[in-house]
Amino acid sequence: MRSQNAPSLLGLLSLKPMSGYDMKKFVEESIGYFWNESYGQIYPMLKRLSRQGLVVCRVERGKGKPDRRVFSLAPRGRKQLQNWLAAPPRYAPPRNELLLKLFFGRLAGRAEMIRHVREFRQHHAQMLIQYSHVDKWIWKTHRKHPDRPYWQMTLKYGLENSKGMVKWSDQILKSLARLPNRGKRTGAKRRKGGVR
Amino acid sequence: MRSQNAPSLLGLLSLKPMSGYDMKKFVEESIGYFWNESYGQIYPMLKRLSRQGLVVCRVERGKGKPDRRVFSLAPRGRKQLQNWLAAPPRYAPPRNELLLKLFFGRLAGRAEMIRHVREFRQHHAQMLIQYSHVDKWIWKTHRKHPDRPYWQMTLKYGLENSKGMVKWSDQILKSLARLPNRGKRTGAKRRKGGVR
DNA sequence: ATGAGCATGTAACTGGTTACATGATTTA
DNA sequence: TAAATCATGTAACCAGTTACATGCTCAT
Repeated sequence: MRSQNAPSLLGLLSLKPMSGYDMKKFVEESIGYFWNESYGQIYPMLKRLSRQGLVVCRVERGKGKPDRRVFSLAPRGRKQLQNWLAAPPRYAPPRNELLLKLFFGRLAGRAEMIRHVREFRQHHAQMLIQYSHVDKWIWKTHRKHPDRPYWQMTLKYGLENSKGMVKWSDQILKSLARLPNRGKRTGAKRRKGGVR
Repeated sequence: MRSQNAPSLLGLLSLKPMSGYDMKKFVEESIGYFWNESYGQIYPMLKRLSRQGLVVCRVERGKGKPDRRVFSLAPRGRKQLQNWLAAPPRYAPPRNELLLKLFFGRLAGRAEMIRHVREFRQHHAQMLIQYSHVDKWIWKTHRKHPDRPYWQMTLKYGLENSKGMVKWSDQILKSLARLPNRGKRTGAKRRKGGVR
């Protein structure tokens, strides 16, 4: 299966029939913390999946609103999805800008790094709260849904991750506090009077 | 600063003069757990940075070996790098295939998910060991290097992260063990005799 | 009236990988 | 003698984002 994002669309349709528009929204508000999709890929891919007979499309005439092209999973699509699910997941090549900045951090100065890490910490602290909300919400609204346990596993991932990240941030902020502002100056000449 | 990967190259040159080839190796064996570069970007970008006067190039005639074009950071490059370091890091849009598979996991069956998570756990357990080795090695070989603390902060990130991931894996494997093999069957008709 | 939401779609762009070409030298 | 290492580089490809066009309805 070429073109990376096909499986995610099939996956979404395995939950319920959706339009491209629905998919985008669903992704954003439920698995947005580990996945994303843009229209630029959704629509062309849906067309393609249709051609290949992996999904089927039915048009809902919109009264007043634009028409909706609602797709659902065809048997062949379901099989394809199952195959993909069983195949080992690939690691995305990692690219973490925060860490890159931190790695060369001395050059910018400690204060800048503190700012970055603080922001990072804040983000994950925020996420922690959100995760717990979502978890509660899932229990409430999908207690008996057979997919519920799987959904919560992914949630726990986010939780455990953010927990670790907050912990890390706290360690780092402590380390940074103990550091001289720019280590020993390398090559950079000391200026006369100015404070910059 | 356009073209994403320019800063990383400048960063590398802030440590010491390098050839494109050196950079690739350095990245692989030291910051590979959070960054990567391919020749397809390094070489064109170096040419460009030269043109812009951010780096300077000196050719080392190789006896027997091919020539080396060794680049070093020009003052303007250093300034540019510092600016970049001080700017807030951007989040990469997240895309985690393991989680995507897990989210739709029921469809493939519990056994498959267990396999995936086991592999994931193993990977991070492995990383944990590696991180501690690297940490020791840094202490030994760069005890007094002014960048050392920053390097170790990024290492700690990897460590904390992998720790969390192992913990998560263990939780998840327990949850999965408690799950029925495919939840309630949805739509799939029970076949007569076969075991598949 | 202004903007947000519904809904579909595409063209242009960007960032990045892969695979290859070259060719000498060292190692197994 | 086969393969890995050193070293530079490019062309073709791929995945993915952004920005835009269209146009109706509903709430503010």
